[in-house]
Amino acid sequence: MIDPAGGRQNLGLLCFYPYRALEARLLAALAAAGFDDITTAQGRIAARIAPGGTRLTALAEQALVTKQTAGHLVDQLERAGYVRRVPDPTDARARLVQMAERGRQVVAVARRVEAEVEAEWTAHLGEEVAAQLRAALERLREVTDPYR
Amino acid sequence: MIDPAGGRQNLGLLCFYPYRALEARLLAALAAAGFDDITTAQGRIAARIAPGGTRLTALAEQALVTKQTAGHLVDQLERAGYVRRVPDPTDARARLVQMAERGRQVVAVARRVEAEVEAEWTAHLGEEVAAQLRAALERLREVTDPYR
DNA sequence: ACCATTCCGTCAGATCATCTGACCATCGTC
DNA sequence: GACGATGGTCAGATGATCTGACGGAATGGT
Repeated sequence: MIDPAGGRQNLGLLCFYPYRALEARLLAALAAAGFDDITTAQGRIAARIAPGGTRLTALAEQALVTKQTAGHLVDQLERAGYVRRVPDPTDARARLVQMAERGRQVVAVARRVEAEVEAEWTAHLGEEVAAQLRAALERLREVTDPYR
Repeated sequence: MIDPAGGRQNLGLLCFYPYRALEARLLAALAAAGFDDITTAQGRIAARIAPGGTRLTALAEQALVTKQTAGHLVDQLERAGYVRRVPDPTDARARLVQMAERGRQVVAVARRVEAEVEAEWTAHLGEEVAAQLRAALERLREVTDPYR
């Protein structure tokens, strides 16, 4: 976070640039495709919905926000028709957040853009370095992502 | 942003985990050191203050927020004694945001934590892979950071 | 020199994101 | 069946961010 201009930038900040670039690209592409009412916060929650649906609490944990915040964002996503809540058959307290049709359309666009961006990055780095980068990041995730 | 659980995660999202982990560590360490009134948004602005001071507009550009937002955050940092604004001798319209004494103390703590975290990551990955990771991220920055 | 244009920063107001604290219903266990 | 843990919501507060409008200062062309 704190790292003024100086030769060697810290690894964490270096990781931030690609992420931010991807997020900006995604948001722009989605807006261009007519999904112009999505915010980054909503996206970060939506990105964690598993195929069969995911509990609100699980979404909150993975996104590192409180369940209130997650609930708030899911409310918006639901009102906009991207997701729906269905009762969890295994637990009457819980509900599963699932992608609705409109949500699935968004995912399709997002996937395409992600592949596009990744192809650009690979072109810039070269196949080998890109593969090394992916491998290193995957290993780093073991110690930086508490919700694997 | 959109990338539900599935084998291969996209590179951008993989980049996010280390960044988030670092930011959390920094915030916790600063709070423990008595700087418990700093927010991540303030940190992201403060991180871009160059040694001699930086203009508000430049801070806003680099952090990818509007100058209004940057101004708001600098207001808070100034009120809390972390930074100060001085006239820019080369342009009467502009002012330079500089680190104040309290800000420099924060930077010192932050630097220490960053080094600590980076050492942990390097221990997990091994020297060679860590070096590859850094090199790849630095090259990736060429195409993902508009304000180098 | 003068004017138009551009740039730096602020003010005002709105909206979105996020948190803490309190609360209820249900689950699982002893 | 009573009790602590878990899933989720309600209410209220604060923080971060945006758009739009503006005033003062620099800059470049005529």
